[in-house]
Amino acid sequence: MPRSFLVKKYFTSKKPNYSELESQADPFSALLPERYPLAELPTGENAACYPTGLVWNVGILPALYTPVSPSAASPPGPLDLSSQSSSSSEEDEGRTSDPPSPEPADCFQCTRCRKSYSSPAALSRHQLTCTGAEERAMASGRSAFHCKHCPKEYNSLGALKMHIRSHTLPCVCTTCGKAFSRPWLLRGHIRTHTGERPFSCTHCNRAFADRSNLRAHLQTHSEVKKYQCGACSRTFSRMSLLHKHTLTGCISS
DNA sequence: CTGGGGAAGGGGCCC
DNA sequence: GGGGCCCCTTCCCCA
Repeated sequence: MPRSFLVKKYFTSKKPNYSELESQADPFSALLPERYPLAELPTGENAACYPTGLVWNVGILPALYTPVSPSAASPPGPLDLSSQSSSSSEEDEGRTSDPPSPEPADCFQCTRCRKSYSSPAALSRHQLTCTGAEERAMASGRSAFHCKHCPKEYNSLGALKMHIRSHTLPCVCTTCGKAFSRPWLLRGHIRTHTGERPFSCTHCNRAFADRSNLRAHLQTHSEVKKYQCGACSRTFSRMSLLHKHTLTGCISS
């Protein structure tokens, strides 16, 4: 899954170069016609609520499911999750209840979960968040848990709570104010301030602040690299290099 | 242009 | 259930 899917990146100091992505034809569009309509995610200060995926109380469903075009329900604007109100505490999250099965006369059916709706707009709104996972989870005896900040869904409340931390960012660096989802991420960040590098390479004594970066570094000492091109058998120390190679450099593909 | 380093994100697993 | 840790992945920057 591309990281562009993760809204958090928008307010970090480092920003991916999305202009490149946006300028390219999306190769997955044809394959995934029902992918999430990212451009229609709520992005303003009201982004704390993602309408159709965040219905915790079945009793308010009729009000929430009055026909509204997806674009009208998702005003454009920069996403500012840091401005979320206190009502978006982790206690708010819960089990998503999709709209109950509508009347038999409804003839607009979701191809994923087979729920029917009385209008194309209602179906379209439902499909903003429906991936069919809830139905699969229900069929397996478990329930689906949807994030209210993004279309992600999980099979356990614990997993959802863990994910929601990536939106609420409760761990704040006292030095620079940068916020992180987990304490150990913050600790890793603090090393960038202190210069601490607890992970040393046994080959060259070079030290790293991050174990994964040491692991990647160790690949540079390896005769046989971990990632191999299936077309030309050339090996690379990093998957990202292999990807770059297959996309642009491999003459055998 | 390529490869490597730095920083950061996520899910999964274990305690 | 929450915290900590591990592993993997991604992105940016630079030599």
